[in-house]
Amino acid sequence: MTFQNELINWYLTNKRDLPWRHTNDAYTIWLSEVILQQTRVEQGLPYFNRFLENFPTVTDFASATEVKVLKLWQGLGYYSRGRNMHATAQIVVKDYDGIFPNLHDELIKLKGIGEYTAAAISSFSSGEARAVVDGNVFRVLSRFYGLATPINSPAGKKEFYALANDLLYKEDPALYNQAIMEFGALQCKPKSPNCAICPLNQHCYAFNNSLVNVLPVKIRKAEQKHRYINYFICFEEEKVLMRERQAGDIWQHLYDFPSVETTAKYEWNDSSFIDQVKSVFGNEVDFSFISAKKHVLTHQIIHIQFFALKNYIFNFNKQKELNWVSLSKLDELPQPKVIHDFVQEYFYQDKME
DNA sequence: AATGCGGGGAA
DNA sequence: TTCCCAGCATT
Repeated sequence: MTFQNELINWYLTNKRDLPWRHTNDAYTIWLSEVILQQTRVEQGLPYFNRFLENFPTVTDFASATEVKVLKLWQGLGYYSRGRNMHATAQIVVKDYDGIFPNLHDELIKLKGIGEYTAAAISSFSSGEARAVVDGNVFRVLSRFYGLATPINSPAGKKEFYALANDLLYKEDPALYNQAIMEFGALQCKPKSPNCAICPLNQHCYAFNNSLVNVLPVKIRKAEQKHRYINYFICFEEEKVLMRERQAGDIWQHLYDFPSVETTAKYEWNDSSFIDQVKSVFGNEVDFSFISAKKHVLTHQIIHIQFFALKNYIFNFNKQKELNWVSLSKLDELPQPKVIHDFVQEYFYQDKME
């Protein structure tokens, strides 16, 4: 039996029942595919249902506010995906009469849709013969064919795309694309796959050469940077001073608190730290330590300290990103997970008990 | 070509 | 706790 037929047979027996597999509507598939970029099915599923419920059509999505979109996205990470979806929804309404494109060459022009997503949406919604190449496909092909070219190098990308398109089952591209990705997700897993029960093990290069734990090869990523962010909580008359994060850094357009970033970790009573805080909030400033948290992103390790702040001076005219927010409205704002966790614990826990 | 961008599950 | 995962946009 061919590689393709083995995969499809395996898929028909082992596939998960997922909602976006019951439709060929390009809008619905776009929702699922963007949500699932860098995201596990189990984590993305509730978000997919929530988005479809709130925005049944692309027109509904386009007319929403960005705050609402980001609020629905809260906790899913990589927030530019949500912002790009919003922009794309508005372009589809404006330039495509609200009909979501279902062909690769149109899809690839839209924000947040790259080679993988354009191939996925076009093959699933229109049956176009485009091979998907995601992390699962890289892994399956690398192991089965014994390809050691780094998958995150330009040469690797070219090589794997060429092979994937050669292998594409032209009679049913959608079925084959689903099959190879599901196979990678469930059977040919990144860590300790159960190769003994794999229907492809007989001809699998990695299995036969004990390279399952070596392939696929990836170029090592850069070291993570350490950052030290000190947040200052201003709470007056049931209102909290929130900051909308700006372009050029993490968590763009999400909300956190006024902060002072330092180049090293300081205790609250370190004189150098006190001087830095005074230079920002004035010499009469009074602050007290609340808690500390380490938050790890892919490229950054953020050492966070929270302080309660009194007797501070702000130049609100120069800092438009600062806003007083009623405690009752606070949860309507999109917040990074670490901030949302703090808010729940610090402001809401007592009231919930 | 290299870097930035979250959060969660497995080891 | 540490390690691993990986599509798209920007520079």
